[in-house]
Amino acid sequence: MRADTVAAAKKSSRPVVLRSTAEFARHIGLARTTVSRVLNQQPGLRPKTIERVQRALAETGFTPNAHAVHLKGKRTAMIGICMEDLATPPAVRKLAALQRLLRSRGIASLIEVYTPGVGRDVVRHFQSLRVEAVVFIGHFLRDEIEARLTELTRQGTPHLVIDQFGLKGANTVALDRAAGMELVVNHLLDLGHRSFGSLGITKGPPSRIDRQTGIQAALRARGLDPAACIVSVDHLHERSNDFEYGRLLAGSLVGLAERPTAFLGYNDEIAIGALRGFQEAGLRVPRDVSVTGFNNQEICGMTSPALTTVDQSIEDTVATAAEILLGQLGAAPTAKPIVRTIAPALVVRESTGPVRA
Amino acid sequence: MRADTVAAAKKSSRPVVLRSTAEFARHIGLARTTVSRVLNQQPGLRPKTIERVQRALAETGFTPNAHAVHLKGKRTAMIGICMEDLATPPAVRKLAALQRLLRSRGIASLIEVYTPGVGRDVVRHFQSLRVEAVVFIGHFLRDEIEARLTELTRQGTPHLVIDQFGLKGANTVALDRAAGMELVVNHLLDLGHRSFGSLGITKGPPSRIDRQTGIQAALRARGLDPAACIVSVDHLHERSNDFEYGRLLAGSLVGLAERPTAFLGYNDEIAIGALRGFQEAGLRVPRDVSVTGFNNQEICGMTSPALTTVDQSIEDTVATAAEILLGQLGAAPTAKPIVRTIAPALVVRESTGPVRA
DNA sequence: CCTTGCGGCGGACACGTGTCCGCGAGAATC
DNA sequence: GATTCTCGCGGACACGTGTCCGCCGCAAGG
Repeated sequence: MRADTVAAAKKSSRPVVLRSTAEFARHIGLARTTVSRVLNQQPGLRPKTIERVQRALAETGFTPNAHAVHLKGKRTAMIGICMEDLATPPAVRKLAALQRLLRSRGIASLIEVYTPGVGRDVVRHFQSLRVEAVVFIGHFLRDEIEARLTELTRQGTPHLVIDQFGLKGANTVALDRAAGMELVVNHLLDLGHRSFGSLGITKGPPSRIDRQTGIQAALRARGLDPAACIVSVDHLHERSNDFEYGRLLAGSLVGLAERPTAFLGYNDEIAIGALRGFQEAGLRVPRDVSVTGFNNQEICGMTSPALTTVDQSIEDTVATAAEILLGQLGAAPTAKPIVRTIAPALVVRESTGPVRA
Repeated sequence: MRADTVAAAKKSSRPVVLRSTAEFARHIGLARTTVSRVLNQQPGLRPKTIERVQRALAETGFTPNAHAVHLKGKRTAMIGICMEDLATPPAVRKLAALQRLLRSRGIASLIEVYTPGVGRDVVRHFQSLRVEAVVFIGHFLRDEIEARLTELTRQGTPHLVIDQFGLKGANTVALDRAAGMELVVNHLLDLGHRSFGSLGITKGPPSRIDRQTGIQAALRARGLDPAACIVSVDHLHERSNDFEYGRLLAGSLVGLAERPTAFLGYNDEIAIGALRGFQEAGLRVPRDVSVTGFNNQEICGMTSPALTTVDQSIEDTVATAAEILLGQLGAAPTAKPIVRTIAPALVVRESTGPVRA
């Protein structure tokens, strides 16, 4: 009987699909329990038997059902990652680095984009899969995200928010964006600039507020009035965070009666778009105007002129995030939320220069 | 008794973690089967009871264990996606689009980076989770990937390869890269160019071979000898696909005795890097040399000069991919592999111009 | 030949769920 | 008040696995 099944399987070029340890064991003529022992490295088996099972495992490609295994109490070794989107390069870089780090620890990543509205379903799905933690990367609607965090905490699932600062009760790792903008503004002040144009930094969500805070702090520290020296036409064009928005803004800023001498970009894309916009209008950077970005993406070194910007230190962020996450996995839930701040660094290139006399 | 547990839970600010339908049912004073019926929308229940369960569901955040559910035979509604890396923007865009499309069909995406060597484990893990299909995005080692596909087929798991063309027995969706390069070369030939410089297209893996095929076809069609009119110094610098490699190449190409008049970029990054490199050397684009990219990333419209490149039509690719995938899910395995080719489009901008007389 | 021990067999249970089915309490109907 | 109907209860089974445990065939040692 057993010999028959083996022979039959070997003859047919398309062997039977094996979907359970029982089927697999029958296929190779052993008991289910014996196979299970090999899979779980239990002692008391002949080396010959172990090797026999393992070869068959490799040949057939059989894999034990993870769902059943987890049901028996083994850890799922999965975490859920909620992304604001997959279109923001720095966020994707964080995702990539985090995924790699967790992978090396044997943890798989379930990745979903958290769209406002269906976000609840996404987190519920993670919960139902009994992930060991949920990570949020990016910026989300405050109320919505806090509701998700409450749900997670109630079910005892650890969480971590990367990038978004100031959420109540949230474990957080975020760049100190205010400090980043302080660096930028101080650099420009040192170059003699006293009037600044906004490239998408006014009003809006926390990621912009943080930047404003930094700008204002830097100006006040030198005795300047933020309201008086910042100009914004951000509202003139439909808001987005891409190149084109920056280009349009530059177009609108060029003709201003009291045109600022330096322009502060919300991110590198907008700044690069503005670079193009200013050049299209016949201005030269940094001779006529200075422009700064934020994030220090690779492209910043390749534009003409190369872009002065703020580096995020993604490695630090992700390393810190992983440390927090791994620390939470086995342990009991922490009472106080863990909050870590990452220090930014100014990268001076060619797009900023002294004010022309 | 039952009233007690409810009251106790309501009193303590940290309610008990509910990890099974049984616990949840006890918590709200109902039978497990009743809760199960609500969850699975079975008839024969009073609206009042249904509402009572659903409110408790929302309040406690309880979620039935997906592993147990799948074990009972319900579909997992998950697919596995293997990425070559998360650093190639067009690949990430495909990932994002595909993930979104599948999400809207109720299918979750498990995403892993397939590093050569540990790739086997990744696919095995997908298999053990009984994903409904496995997708590969990017270019992989031929032998390794074909081994993975064989394993998948043997276990009856549908697959799809996006981007990599010509794998034996593989369901494939890929851009016709050869056709893309033909468009580029024809465009340059029309502008009078007869000598071409390689920016990272010589030798190497399939993604480069495809491009070479297209270039050679275009040249031969006009009676030119590819070997005679293509110059390459690709080997002079350590290979990578980023801006810096392009910049270095340009630096080495500038001083050539018989410097070509047009340069063909493997991708946009290398082309943009070359743009910068040529400009640093004092050349003007496109007056002195023409440069082309590949992929049509957003940045191409913002460089100075804006980059002539080939558009991938990612929407087409992903739509086709989703169509194939969704078609495979319920159905029986197809005998013949499905192969679809996506047509590229030339996008002419400012980085290409007529040869100077 | 009998004893001993090794190593594989196979039955049993639990994990959390969906589903079926018989039961019974309470309400509605006559 | 007796009958019928409604609807929730709770026992049972199966899904695939890990683990425990008693059993037994077989070979080695006395």
